[in-house]
Amino acid sequence: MSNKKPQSMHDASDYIRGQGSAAIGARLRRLSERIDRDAARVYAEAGITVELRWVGALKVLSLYGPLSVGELATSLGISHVSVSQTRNSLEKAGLASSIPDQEDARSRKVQLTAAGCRMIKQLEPLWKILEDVAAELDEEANRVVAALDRLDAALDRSSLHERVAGRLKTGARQAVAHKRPANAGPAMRTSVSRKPL
Amino acid sequence: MSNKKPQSMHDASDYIRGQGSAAIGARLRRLSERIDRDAARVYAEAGITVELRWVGALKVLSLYGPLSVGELATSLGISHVSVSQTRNSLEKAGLASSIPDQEDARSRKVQLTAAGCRMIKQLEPLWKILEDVAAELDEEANRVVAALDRLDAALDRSSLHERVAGRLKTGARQAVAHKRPANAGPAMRTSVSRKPL
DNA sequence: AAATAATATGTAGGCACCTACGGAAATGTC
DNA sequence: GACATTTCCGTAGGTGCCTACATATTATTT
Repeated sequence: MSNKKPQSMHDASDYIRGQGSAAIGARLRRLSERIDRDAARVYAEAGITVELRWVGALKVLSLYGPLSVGELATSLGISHVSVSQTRNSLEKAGLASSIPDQEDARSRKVQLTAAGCRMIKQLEPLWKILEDVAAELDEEANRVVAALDRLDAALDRSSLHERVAGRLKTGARQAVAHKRPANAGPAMRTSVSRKPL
Repeated sequence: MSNKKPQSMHDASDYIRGQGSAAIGARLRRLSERIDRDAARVYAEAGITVELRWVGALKVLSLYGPLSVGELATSLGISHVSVSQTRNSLEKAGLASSIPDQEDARSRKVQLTAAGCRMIKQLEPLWKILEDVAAELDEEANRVVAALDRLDAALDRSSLHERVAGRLKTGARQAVAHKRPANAGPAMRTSVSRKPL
């Protein structure tokens, strides 16, 4: 194994940070969690007890009224299982309730309770501020959201898995033959340093 | 509560997707998990048993040799607790071992085992392919990584929490006075639809 | 009408990260 | 040297998502 230990860990930090696109999965995750932490802190300091996963569900239910687990999952972009778990959590908190769907016995309609509606009233001013800040960040980052849209579209066209599979199918020899810059790094899920040394 | 139920859920899906910057936290998370799922699938189909969280650690250890938990945490941009958990997982798998640091009795140095080094040899061709694909995606998304860098820099300058706190400090009246477009949406952690209806 | 396939949602367990806390060792201050 | 503070890493518990599997209901096919 290579043992070219840097004289200080500053090089390791910079090196990993230099992975660029190779660490995109980890980059996305770190940012996501960074923002989540801050958002959670905002809610906590506002004295509002809210799980972050509630926010999307609360908003969609307040906009559209009772929805099934599947409908919530679709509009939130997560699995029905996650919605089911969120539903349970919301119900335990008294913010939502669910009733059987009269048109389909397999389905349950999730709806806000009065307490849920009151919490939303409480949250709305904070949401306005958060969304103002988000727009500010997007502008400072020179349209990061548009970039995310483009990445989503690229993955819609052809997933990471499909792209890799295509390369493997054309032969390992061809893949090896690709010339990479000397600073080529690890795979998608490599981490990127966020803590200065 | 508003009960303007769309005639079909197609509107709800599009509406949430239209949150733009307001749902950036959730956007980042969805993409992150989307890429992770694909990466995991790639490894699985290659017949390599690897937890995604191992990848960064494996690479850094192979590049720099034994590192302490704290050093790994810094270079991977995650907490020492996560590293500790990953270390345990790696050790259970026989890919890493840890020894006391002779210069600091509080510290443990994590190092690759022979089996760990062999696994890395196995992984390297796949990593090359994954990083080629990542570069392709970055190009198709017109420099999404640069955009993520810019967002990181913006948050480094002033965190989400700080920005919100600043607005709250200047007064709730001022915050309420902000004019928002009619399609103003929920806070950062709102979800975005990824599943077509 | 009966058989088969698809759909809706729940349960169980897992992944990858986190905060809070705690004990031991190292470092800093007086 | 004594004491205070900081650092290192582990434990415990939690968050928010997932896959695999299962059961009941509905839709489609035979």
